[in-house]
Amino acid sequence: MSKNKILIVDDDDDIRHLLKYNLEKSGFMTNVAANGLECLEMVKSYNPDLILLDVMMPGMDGIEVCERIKSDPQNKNIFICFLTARSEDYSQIAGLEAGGDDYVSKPIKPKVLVSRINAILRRKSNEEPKEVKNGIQINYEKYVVLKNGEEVQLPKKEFELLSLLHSKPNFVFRREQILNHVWGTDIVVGDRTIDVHIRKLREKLGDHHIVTVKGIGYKYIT
Amino acid sequence: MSKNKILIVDDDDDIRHLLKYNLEKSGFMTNVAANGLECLEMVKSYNPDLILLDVMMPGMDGIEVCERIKSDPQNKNIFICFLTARSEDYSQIAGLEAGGDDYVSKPIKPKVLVSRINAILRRKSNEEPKEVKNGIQINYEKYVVLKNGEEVQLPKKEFELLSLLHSKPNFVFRREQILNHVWGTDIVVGDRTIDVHIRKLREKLGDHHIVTVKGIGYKYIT
DNA sequence: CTATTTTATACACATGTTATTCACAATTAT
DNA sequence: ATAATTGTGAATAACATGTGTATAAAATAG
Repeated sequence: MSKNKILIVDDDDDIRHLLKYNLEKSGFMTNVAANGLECLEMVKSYNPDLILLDVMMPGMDGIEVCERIKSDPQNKNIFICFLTARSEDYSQIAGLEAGGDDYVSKPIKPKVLVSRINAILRRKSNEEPKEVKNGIQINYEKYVVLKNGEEVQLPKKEFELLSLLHSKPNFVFRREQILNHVWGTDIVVGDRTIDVHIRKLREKLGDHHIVTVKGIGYKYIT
Repeated sequence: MSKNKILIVDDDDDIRHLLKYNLEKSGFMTNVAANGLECLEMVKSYNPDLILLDVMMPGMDGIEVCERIKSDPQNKNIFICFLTARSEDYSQIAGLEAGGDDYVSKPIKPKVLVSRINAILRRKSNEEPKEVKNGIQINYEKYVVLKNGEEVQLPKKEFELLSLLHSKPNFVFRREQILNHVWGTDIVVGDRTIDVHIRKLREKLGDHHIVTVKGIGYKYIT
């Protein structure tokens, strides 16, 4: 997980700025394009990891832009996430989505977008190196965890918590960071909540995967 | 599912524009021709996936255009969908239809047309890999589901819901995605609607095919 | 066109699961 | 030892999904 460059493509100035602001605040590198052509150029020059692509744009629409990008095998590991308005027809996107991409509906809630992006990038990083970290493998599409090849269904919060720790093995996440990522910044939960979820994970996966770092937080070890 | 280029052939300006407008809004790439000859040229230069072909045209009529196109084996996987007026004679079309194509009657309702086109294209993409997933096979032509070889008739919504889940086995579809794909974006249905349809499917196909992922959605498992 | 049947949706409530809290026990650092 | 921090068991709240039944809407038959 080295860079995570995101290209934002939308004809609406406000949306571009809104997204750029929020994504950069969340630690992503971004760049913008206002239409399909600019997008295609940017793909070459900027080489993004993920493109947020408005479907409805004057000139070339998002679907077509996507097709053009995907038609070049060089771009096969650029992920495309469509931005769609409520009223649009999903039939086309459905097919593309089956190819591994995703979409978010407008109006865009920055929080939802960021977590969706994280999910996509995690999925991506999970794709190439089918590396198993210490007997635990996470499958984001199936939404299951593989423990020595055996599928374990985890509830949402536990899954997200494990995803976070697992995404950066041996890195100590501070409790505050965990709260922000899994619960969000404005939600207030009690002091013991994280611990309880950690306990559940340990019960289901075994004690030796997650290590407590007293005074700081937790880490997933390999 | 890479392109989905549609060629619209009709001598009536208004109809051409109406169709072009609606199909592009639905995310298809389109091109138009005003008569049989133009159509034949377009087939070569534009190489459409599907042709919407008016039957009644001055000069060469749709039937003849169709025959000429089909006589070239290169065009064997171009689908042709006739546009027919109520009063026309269906006997000739009927014969062609048996060859794999379809027709819609005028006056054309854009929604009906789009869904018909999607069905045709799905049929097309489904033609080659007649794969059976976990004892359940979907036949889009007959609009029927085969459960261990036995035909099960599903109502429309159930069929579409199953199609979606079945299209990507083991992939968890979020409730939001299911709603968008099966119901469309502008339709508002109650919270329990998806569940009820899932229940029906489970009743008819058995419990073990569709798995609930709490807090996220559903997946079809193999 | 109307009646009848089928399909789709709504809704209230049952059920089961997940998330959270809390009091207190255990652990660790200083 | 003592204070700070984390682990634990059990209770409960919050929530999501399943289910029975009613009703609406659509399709089909007469």
